Amino acid sequence: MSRSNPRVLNTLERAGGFASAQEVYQLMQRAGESIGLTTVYRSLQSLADDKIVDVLRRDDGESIYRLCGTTHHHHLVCKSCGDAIEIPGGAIEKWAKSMAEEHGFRDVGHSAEIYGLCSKC
Amino acid sequence: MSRSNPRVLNTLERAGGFASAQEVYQLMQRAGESIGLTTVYRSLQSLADDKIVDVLRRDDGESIYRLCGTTHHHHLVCKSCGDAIEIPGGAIEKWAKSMAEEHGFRDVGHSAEIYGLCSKC
DNA sequence: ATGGAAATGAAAACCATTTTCATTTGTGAT
DNA sequence: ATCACAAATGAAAATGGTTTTCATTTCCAT
Repeated sequence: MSRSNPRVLNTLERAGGFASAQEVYQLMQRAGESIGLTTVYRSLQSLADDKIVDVLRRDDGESIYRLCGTTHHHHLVCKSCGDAIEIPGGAIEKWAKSMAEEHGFRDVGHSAEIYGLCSKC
Repeated sequence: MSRSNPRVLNTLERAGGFASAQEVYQLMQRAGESIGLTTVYRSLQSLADDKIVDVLRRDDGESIYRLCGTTHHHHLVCKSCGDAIEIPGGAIEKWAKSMAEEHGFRDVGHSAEIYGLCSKC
């Protein structure tokens, strides 16, 4: 039934947040695991079909995947050096919830990112 | 300055909602207007750069464009039908600002999106 | 061991988007 | 009007993430 390779799920867990198929593939390669890109795509899609992972699109068009129910954080990203700091969502959680309720949305999640120039750049 | 072909903006207006570059191109072809797909892409991108249109991604990966209001806002997007509602940022603005300050970031912007299932889906 | 189903992955196909570059069009100066 | 130069255009090629194909390998029940 499950067409998903357990090592893909495992890698996504280790990634700890959103990761694209290409990123998962590279993580596994670096970890010395032998797997094909095709299998990574198929596994992630299967996990998404089974509602085990969330799927979103990044602005550049890449699909990114995240385990459902993972407590998530957000990122403060430097536009120049690419450094990313994990930050708590704070008031966003409540904002997202109330906005969703107001418009009759259910089963909601959200993404948020702050970008700018870090102190070193 | 404006690299956008006015007929593209005009077509997007006539479309009355979201339309992809390919759709805008086809609309113009059917209307007997002579234009290249490249120019459609360039015009839409220019309009997006100038914040005249909103850009979102459909689930199939195509970018879709829509004329937007001038006020800063975020989106509540239906994962199923792709319907997108403009919503005010609320507490996010302050959150982004304080997080950035706390970590010494400057020249900051942010993106935020809520996704879920709308009442119709 | 044996046969069939499922999983795998390398390579090719797909397709929206971007880039290249030669050509056309617009504009301002003379 | 003519010339020169910049901007706009679009056909074709390149790009890159994703999907499909298909031959091969792995599993599993008999």
